[in-house]
Amino acid sequence: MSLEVGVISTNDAASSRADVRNRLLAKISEADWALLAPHLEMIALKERQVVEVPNKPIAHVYFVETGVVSVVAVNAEDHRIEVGVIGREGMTGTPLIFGDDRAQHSAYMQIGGNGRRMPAAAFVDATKRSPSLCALMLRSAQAFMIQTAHTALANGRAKLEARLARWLLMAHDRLDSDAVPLTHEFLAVMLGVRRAGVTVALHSFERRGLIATRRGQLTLVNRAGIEQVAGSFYGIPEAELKRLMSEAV
Amino acid sequence: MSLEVGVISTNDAASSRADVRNRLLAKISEADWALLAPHLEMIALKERQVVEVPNKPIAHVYFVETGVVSVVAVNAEDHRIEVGVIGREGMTGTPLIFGDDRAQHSAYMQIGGNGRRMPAAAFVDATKRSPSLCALMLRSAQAFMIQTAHTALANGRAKLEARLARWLLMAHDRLDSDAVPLTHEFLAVMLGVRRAGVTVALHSFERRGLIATRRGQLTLVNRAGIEQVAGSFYGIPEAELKRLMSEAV
DNA sequence: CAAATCCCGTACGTTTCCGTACTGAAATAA
DNA sequence: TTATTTCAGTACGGAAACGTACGGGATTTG
Repeated sequence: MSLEVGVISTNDAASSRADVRNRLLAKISEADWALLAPHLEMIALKERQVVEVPNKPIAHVYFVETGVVSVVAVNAEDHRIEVGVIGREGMTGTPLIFGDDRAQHSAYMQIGGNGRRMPAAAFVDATKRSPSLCALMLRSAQAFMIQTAHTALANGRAKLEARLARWLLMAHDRLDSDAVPLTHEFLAVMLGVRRAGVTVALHSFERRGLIATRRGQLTLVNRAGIEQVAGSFYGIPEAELKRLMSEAV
Repeated sequence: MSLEVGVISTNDAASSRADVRNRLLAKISEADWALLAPHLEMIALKERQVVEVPNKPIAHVYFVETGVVSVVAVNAEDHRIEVGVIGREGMTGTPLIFGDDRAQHSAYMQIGGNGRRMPAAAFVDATKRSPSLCALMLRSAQAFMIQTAHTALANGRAKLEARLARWLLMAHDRLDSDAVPLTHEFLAVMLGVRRAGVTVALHSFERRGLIATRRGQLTLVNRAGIEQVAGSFYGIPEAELKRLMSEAV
């Protein structure tokens, strides 16, 4: 049993910046890249792989390249709900940016993929050395905050179908294909609703020609139609992310 | 018509630190206080007074001393819901800490009071000069983030009564009295539910001896009982705030 | 290949909350 | 004081989603 399970390669000359698909890593300056690169390692991110555990120290920061992370808030009675997703546009470990060393929420790969990671301490050190790096990470954290706020809005005001559509769109934005490899059960957990409710809603989507389904997988067929179902519950965090990332130095 | 409506006094020798009731301002070092003090002014914060407007530049940072600010997310179809409250433990204008100049959400005084404010530019300047000040503000922002995440959880999983109880507790934490001067209508807007639903729920609380009600006001009578109704949907953000503020330098 | 498991479709009674709306009482304005 | 507005109490049918559960087909495991 190796601690290095999943590590594809450590970062060396062979792994050039041209290969970087994470948007944050792609955006930073050469100088900031030089600060991070020695600590980065490519890593496979298998579905259900745990990335952060509530109230536990954060070991690594993950820059997702493919796949989707679910960030799930949990309370004492084990009620849980997804408060945000992270894909190649972002990173895990935002509490580190705020000077905290612990995770508040549960975080795990909802859709498998791969990415790069680095030890938390090295990340914190780098942000302290480079104000420009720190600034970018703060913007990324803010984008995630906005996403969480709109999740709160959707949870409180949107119907199941709209929330489900919103989730599919957010996943689709972060995937390279139209296929979303997930069971109804996991969609239900994320949305905090019954599995059966998801099944019925997806069925309705399928009848309307919005998606196609297979066991353990669904495929977006008519994205515009899904956007219509989500209505205005989808879009603002995405627009804000774009703005924040384009404005950034 | 004066722009200075509401200003009680500018900060001068007469307004010493001993008078500061905002917990953030109370916590900062003498050096950081010296950085902020020249720009701070005491200000009355009347109920419904608007503090931030979505997509508009943030003019001032408000350090609340008494009263409660509601931060409300709004989307294109004008669906809205409260994503967090701010009282004497915090400040408005968190986007500034992240390097943004605009507000994402609507923010206004839900319960009137007073506080201190300073121009956004002066605040940003101060955080750039003082790493310790910046660090504290980041922790404050993180505490607010945690609150928003748990609002998302409550919105998705808790029943109306539990959410209402949670809100009353959060307000109570930020007030000096047991009286909460609010109409059912406003509680309903914040929770994103019907006004009539709030009326019925409050009625039930009253019958159980948890609160007393008057037109436009309710009074907490049995806080422990209300905590029981809120269950585990209340508490985590409060504990995390405490931890973050006690750990801070 | 058989057995066990996982996943999905479906169903039904029940709870929660909505949309709407009418009323009277309390507070405020004229 | 009177008129107006605001606020709270209540009601009713209906929609949405719940908890629960059963069965059958797909997939994985032994």
